[in-house]
Amino acid sequence: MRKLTIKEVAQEAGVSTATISRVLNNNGYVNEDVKKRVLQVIDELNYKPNAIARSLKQEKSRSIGIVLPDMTNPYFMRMARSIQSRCVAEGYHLLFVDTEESARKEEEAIHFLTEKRIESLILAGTGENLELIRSVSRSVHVVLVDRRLPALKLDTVAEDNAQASKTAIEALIANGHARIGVVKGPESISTACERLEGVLQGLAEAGRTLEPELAFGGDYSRESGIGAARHFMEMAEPPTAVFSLNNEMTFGLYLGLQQLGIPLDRLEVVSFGDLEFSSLFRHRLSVITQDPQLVGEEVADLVVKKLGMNGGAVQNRIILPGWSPYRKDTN
Amino acid sequence: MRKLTIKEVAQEAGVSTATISRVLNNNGYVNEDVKKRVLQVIDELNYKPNAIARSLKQEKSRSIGIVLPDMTNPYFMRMARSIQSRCVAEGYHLLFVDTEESARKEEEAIHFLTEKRIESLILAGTGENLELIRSVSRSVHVVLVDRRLPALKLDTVAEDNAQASKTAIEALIANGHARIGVVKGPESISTACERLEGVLQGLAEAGRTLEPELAFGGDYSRESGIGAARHFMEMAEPPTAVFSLNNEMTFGLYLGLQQLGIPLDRLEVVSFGDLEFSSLFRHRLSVITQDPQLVGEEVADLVVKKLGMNGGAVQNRIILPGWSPYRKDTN
DNA sequence: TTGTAAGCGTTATCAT
DNA sequence: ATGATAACGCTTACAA
Repeated sequence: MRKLTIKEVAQEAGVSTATISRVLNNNGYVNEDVKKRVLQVIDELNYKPNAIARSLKQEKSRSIGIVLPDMTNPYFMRMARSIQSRCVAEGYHLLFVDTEESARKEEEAIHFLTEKRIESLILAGTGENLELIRSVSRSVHVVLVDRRLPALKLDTVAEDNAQASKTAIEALIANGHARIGVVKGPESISTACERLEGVLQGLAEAGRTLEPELAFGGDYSRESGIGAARHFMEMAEPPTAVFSLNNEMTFGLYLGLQQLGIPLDRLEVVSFGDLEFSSLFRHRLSVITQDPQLVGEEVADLVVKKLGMNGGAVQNRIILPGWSPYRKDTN
Repeated sequence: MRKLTIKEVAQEAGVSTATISRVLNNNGYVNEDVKKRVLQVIDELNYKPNAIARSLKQEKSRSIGIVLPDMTNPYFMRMARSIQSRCVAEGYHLLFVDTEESARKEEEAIHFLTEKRIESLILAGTGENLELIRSVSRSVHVVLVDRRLPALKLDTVAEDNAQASKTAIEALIANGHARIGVVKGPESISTACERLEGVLQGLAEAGRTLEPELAFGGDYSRESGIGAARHFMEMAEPPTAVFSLNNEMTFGLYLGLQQLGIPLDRLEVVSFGDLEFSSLFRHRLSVITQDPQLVGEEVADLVVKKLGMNGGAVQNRIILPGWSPYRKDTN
């Protein structure tokens, strides 16, 4: 079924296309009666303006790209939902791409979005594609979210990872743990680095260091959490506490313990990032809580503002994570 | 920074825009040397073709709309990821909208997507907007997913909800439960109806009926699961088993028990739809497992095929859910 | 093998 | 207050 165009509506209503356009966009002068008739014809014919043609003419896509590493992760999707709701209210729409932590997919995504002429790019990146991102940032407004790219001087909304991690380590030390395992993340991702930095600081201030065997190199995936469980629990002297640098790995850690037949409360655990189930079950699990909705609101705010003002100084917004220790009286 | 157009590239390369276009699209004849030079110029200038203009000219948006009720729900997002991956491979991209179960947002979304000239609409609907959807389906290929719209004769990929529910009830009956509570979903959503239907069948075949007080009217939200816990546990004679018709409500059910200070294994529970944590903790919880990835693949398959063939008979694909009973030896 | 030019469906400028 | 018409950036007959 061929789509109607403005021309046919004009013909049917007995006016010019210009008038239809004016009615559609509510601008310019147009007689009330004419307007009424035009609206009626539009309704009768069930005409829908072609947003593609409009975008081309106006040289405005009214679209915003958002590139995320994992769209099955509720953290990112809560963030995305809060961004989407604000952007839609402002007349923009989001083009989502899930990179599944792949630098190649990220690169493809950015090219694709550039061709779609996005007016703004929201990126929680893999840490790669630095040159590409720099180059893109010259023609479209880029906001980094969650993960920084310190090499790049771009608007950023992120959490204070180091501080929160330091607090977590201090708590574990205060609870008397001599051997604390750490499940690290990929070195290319800023949050992983900052979280590790916080760990090292916390240990240093207690006059300690991070023994290499107590630092497991994970990659933010569930599988690497399972690997960490195996690594730690097969040691001659396993740690008594573990700090997992993201929630997926925490989940994996517990899965790993279960596979090994080890009670889940054998370890005291701190997780950077909440798990859906943690409100239900707390096996000596404390959580650094994040606020994806707030992060999303800040991002949307930044985007909408910059889109309106057309530029401005680089902004850096920092969200403070929360701390939710397990309660010893429940499980 | 003004964006480059094909004209400037043509000028720089000393050829016509047509030639550039031919190089870009790899069609028509073009001299190897010329091609090489053009590609070099494109690279040097960092030219990116304008996808909006291309879409307008070709009268093809190469975009597919997908309307989901909850983009923070891993079930839908796993499905979405699997659809996206296939569609991107075929040169299409997805326009996501999250309706948050709101019929009004669904309506807005469909209008918006129509204006964007999507070539296909994938919809897990609220059950409302029937006329709108019928009307849209006359100009764009619609695939319903997860939730049917029996009034509409559209391609559908859904699960066999009734059968799976019946099996679940039979299992509970076999386990000796005399009083089985059911947490229902909204009547406007087909899955909720079909699941309830299965329950009634299962009971009927055992010569039983569903007592009104044992049927709690939920709305697929976590909150309504909490409400169900309260409702059931405050009864003079609470049920000994509960069948929750979706996963969010199951989660809420447990949260409710916890709030009431009732041990989570007081009830035997069956959940339609898995919970992230169920691989870790099983408090007498059996699960009807779904396969969002498979559902997504079927959807993508249908979409890609119909897009290629331009029509064809209405298809109905049914996915069989799995059954994962709790193991009595573990928790 | 390459170039010319029409046109995709709008909006916006300029007349009237 | 309304209408002609020239773009927007690309693709594609058709011509050369």
